[in-house]
Formats: sequence, C-alpha cells, structure tokens
Amino acid sequence: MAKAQSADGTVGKALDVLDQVAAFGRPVRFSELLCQSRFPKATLYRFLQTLTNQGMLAYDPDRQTYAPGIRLVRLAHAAWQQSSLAPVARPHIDALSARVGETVHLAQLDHGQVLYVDKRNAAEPLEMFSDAGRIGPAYCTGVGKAMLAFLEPTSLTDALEMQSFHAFTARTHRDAPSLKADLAKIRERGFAFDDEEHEPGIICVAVPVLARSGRVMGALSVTTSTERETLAGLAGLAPELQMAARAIAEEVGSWRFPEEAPMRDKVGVV
Amino acid sequence: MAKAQSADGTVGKALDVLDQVAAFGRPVRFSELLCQSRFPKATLYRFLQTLTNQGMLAYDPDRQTYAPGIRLVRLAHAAWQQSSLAPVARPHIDALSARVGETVHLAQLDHGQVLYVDKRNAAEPLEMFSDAGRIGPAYCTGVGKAMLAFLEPTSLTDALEMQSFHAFTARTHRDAPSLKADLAKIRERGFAFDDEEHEPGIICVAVPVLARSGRVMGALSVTTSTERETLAGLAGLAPELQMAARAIAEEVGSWRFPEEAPMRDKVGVV
DNA sequence: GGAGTAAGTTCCATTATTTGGAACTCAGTT
DNA sequence: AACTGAGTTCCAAATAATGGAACTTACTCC
Repeated sequence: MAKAQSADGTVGKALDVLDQVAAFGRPVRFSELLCQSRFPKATLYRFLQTLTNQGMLAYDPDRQTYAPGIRLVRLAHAAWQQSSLAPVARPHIDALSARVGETVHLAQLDHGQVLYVDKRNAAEPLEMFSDAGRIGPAYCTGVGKAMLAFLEPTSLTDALEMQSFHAFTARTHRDAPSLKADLAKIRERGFAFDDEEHEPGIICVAVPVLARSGRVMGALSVTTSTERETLAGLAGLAPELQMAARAIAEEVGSWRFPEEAPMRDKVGVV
Repeated sequence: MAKAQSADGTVGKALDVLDQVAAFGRPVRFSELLCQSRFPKATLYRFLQTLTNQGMLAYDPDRQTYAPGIRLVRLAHAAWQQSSLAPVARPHIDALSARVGETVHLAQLDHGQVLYVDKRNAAEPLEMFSDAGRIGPAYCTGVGKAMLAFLEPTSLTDALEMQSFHAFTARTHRDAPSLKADLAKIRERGFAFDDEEHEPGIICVAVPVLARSGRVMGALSVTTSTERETLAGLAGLAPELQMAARAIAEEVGSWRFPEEAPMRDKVGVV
C-alpha cells in the first residue's frame, strides 16, 4: 500500500490511464500517451477502448484524440451533492462572501493537494466547473496550510512527502522544516495566512473545518489583494471565518440524507 | 455491444458499481448495494475496496457508507475544460443571457438523457456542480428535443429506446410516435419548444448546436415562465439563439488546444 | 506512382487476476 | 451465553488480462 497509486489490479491501472489523459489538459493522441505510458501498445490500446466505451473518455475520430468523457461530469455532480461538506457549506459561504465583500473559497485535501470544491465572489458572477475541481498546491495556499496544520502526525507526514516546494514567489516555503514552523504557528493561533506565497499581490486568511472528532474536513478562506487589504486587516476576519467553519462542521455532523430515496434520481431512464 | 452497459471486463463492472453508488443520491451502505447488485458479496466488497482506494468512492467509517469520491470532481474539471463545447460556448452564453435577460442552458446528450453542462441566469448568481452535471429527460425538454430532432436515424432509434415517457404534465409526450411528430416539426422550423411538457408553467425555446458535418454537439435554450412570456414571444428569440449556436459551432470547429502543454497542469505535485 | 515509414489495430497462446462459496470475526441482541 | 446479521478474509477453480508479433491503413518522400 506504500505509494498509494496504481496498486489495485486492473481497475487501478485503467484509472491510472484515465488520470494520465486528464493530466494532459488537452485532447491527446494514442502515441503521445504510449510513449509516456508504462503499458505496452496493445494493453494501453485496450484500456483506452474500454474507458471510451464506458464514457469515461471521449474519442474524437476527426482528430484522433482522447479526452476525459462526459460521464465524469455526471458522476462529479453526484459526488459534489453527496459530499456532506459542499452542499451544507454553500449557504454559509454565500453569507460570508456577502458580508465581507471578498472572494471565499471552500477546499478539501486530495492526494496532498488542495482541491477547490466551491467558490463565491461577491462582485463577479462565478464560474462552474472551470473553478470547482481546480487543484492547487497545499504548501503555499491559505486553505492548504490550514488543513495541513490540523492533520494528525501520520497523515501530515504522508502529505508532506507529496509537496513539491516549487518557489512560486520569494515568500514561498522552500522546504518541509520551513513549512512545519509555519504550521505550528497556525495550529496555535487557529488560522492560516497566505502572505503572497503563491501569487504576488494575493493574500488570504484561512481556517480549517474540523469535525467534532478533530478530523480535517476542509478549509475556508477569504482572498484579497495587497492593494485592498493587509494581513492585519485580514486577521480581523478570522473570528468570522471560524464561526462559519464551526457552524458548517456542526451541521455536517448532524446532517442526514433523506432516507430511502428510491433511486428516482436518474429521471427519465430505462 | 448491444446494450452498451457492463460489457467490458473488470473495469466495466467496477464502473457499474460506481454508477450504482452515484445513482443512490445519498451515501449508501454495503448491504443496500449488495441486495441490488448482480455481484456476490465478496466480489462487490472487493470492488468497493478498490474504488475507495482509488478515490473514486469515499467511505465514511462512522456511518459505514459509501459515496462518490472527490477524485471525480478533479476529473470532471478536466472533462469540462477539455470538452471543446463548454469552454468555447461560455462567452456566447453569457452574452445571450445578458441580452435576453432570461436563463440560458447548454446541454449535451448522454445515454439518451440530457446532461446540462452550463447555465447562466441573468439575475441570480449561478451554481456550480449543483447544476452542471445535472441530468434530465430528453423527450420533454427543449434542449433534449432539439438534439433528438437532428440525430441521424440510427442514433435516434437508439436514443428513443432509452426514453421512459413518464407523463410529467398533461402536455408531456406519452410515446415515441407523438414525440417523432414533434421532432419532424422541429427539424423543419429549426428550433424546439418546451410547452410546459416537463414542468407546469415553465416554457422554453431551444436550438441544436451542429458541427459542420451535421453531427449534434449539444443544444442551447432560453427558459422562462408562462407568467412572463408566451411561446410566440420565445419564438422571436430563436434567430438569436441560432446565431449563437452557429457561432459556437464555428469556433469549436476551428479550435485548437495550445499544443504541447508540458503536463504542468497539476501544479505543485510530486 | 510506388516503396518506405509510422500510427493505429487485431490476434492468440501464455500468464496473472478475478471469482465466489464458504468459513470467520465482531457487534449488538435476545 | 447463545444467536443473528453485517462485514471481512481465504483459496482453488475459472476467467480475463497480457503483450509480442503480425497486419492494415494513411501518409511521406523519392
């Protein structure tokens, strides 16, 4: 179970291929995948066939390219809805964003990376999939550090191993010790800053959303720019963020799905 | 290749299980899945393990339930971005929605059902995964009928077999012949209406987005209520919708991804 | 225009994986 | 303390995945 990836049988291998296609960020040809792939031609070919058949990939016959398929969008809808966090958090995020007049993010930790699951911008209308599902680094974002700071030691060790410590700006943490020192401070004060560590001019304050058990469920942040605010100013928003996080955690904890929904989700189907 | 589903090997079976979990619409227990499943206990168990391991499912140890996993959200992000249609269409949808002051939908056809991939509401802020990824019936929605009307005969036959003809309202088509007559009219006039066929009081006008080859890529619609508009009024918007659809198709046709993006999509990763 | 090359596809005996009945564990009952 | 049912593990038999090599297009370059 060492390195997580590609352990489980055929299904795991197929999903690796799916990831590989998704990682390209553009429709990709068979041969491009092949030369990157640990599978021989015939095997890779069969996986692509299967995944395409299943709608997990879409094949463009004109351009002979593969891209992630539409079935994923349908499945992600279900994932988003059923994740106890995102739907419950939404009204709180709306309220928070309206009150502070800045962009609010909700993120979760996935494979040591930050995955944004919702976003609200007070001014501009917001985007759909172009934003939810976006991933970012954990070691240099407010939400990322807020979550890392409250992991139990084992998970933290795992997560730290997955950080790349790319120096986005002059203030980005360059190694684990530097990050760990920051995490200790975050744990103490209860909230995290992003002091232009990911993008110059962009600062943010973030708090973890913690289950009653202490488990990290996600993180909330308010983002702004150095032109509009200072870190000290953002710190003033921390109590409000913490209240929202607690309210969300509370609601998630006591939340139950309407029992026995008899599969009438797929509306007009077979 | 007869019934599409569950044909291909182990991977297909695993994805069936994934679908089954997603279809529940709420976190679900092992035993609930088991009694619905065509797989024996041990087999189903192993699939759930594998999928959970892979992040395609999330297991809640407290409640002992499975739900679609967060990895799907990440993958769907890639799917949405790379689908040539949705990202290209977005500015057109924005413009259209602003001009007509009503809700605009963009949908694609998936397994005979309508899958909404984007939405813009002139007034309210829009929703994220809670909306994109939603599915609906094809035989009684504007976008659905607009797409069905322009399928080639074989695909249409396939798609018609997948319609359930549930009578949502008094005006819903109850069978294939009735729907086919409507489709013929739609093909002739070039756009479709939804005349309270899905929900009472809700009407819409829709046009297909057709590739140069004639292939159906998706559909665009403007939705409103009988209180605000009439079908005749909506018909007046058809030319505008058609222009937008043509513009989108044009752009998709000539669209190329920035070549050779060297995998630096996954930002701070291993 | 015909030989050469590279990409994509199919074949099939070998090999490794999946399969599922049955036995086991562990809580919560009676 | 015995019972029940959900969840988990085991292992020999059955099945599906594997990948080297041969084949088919579709271009390209003499």
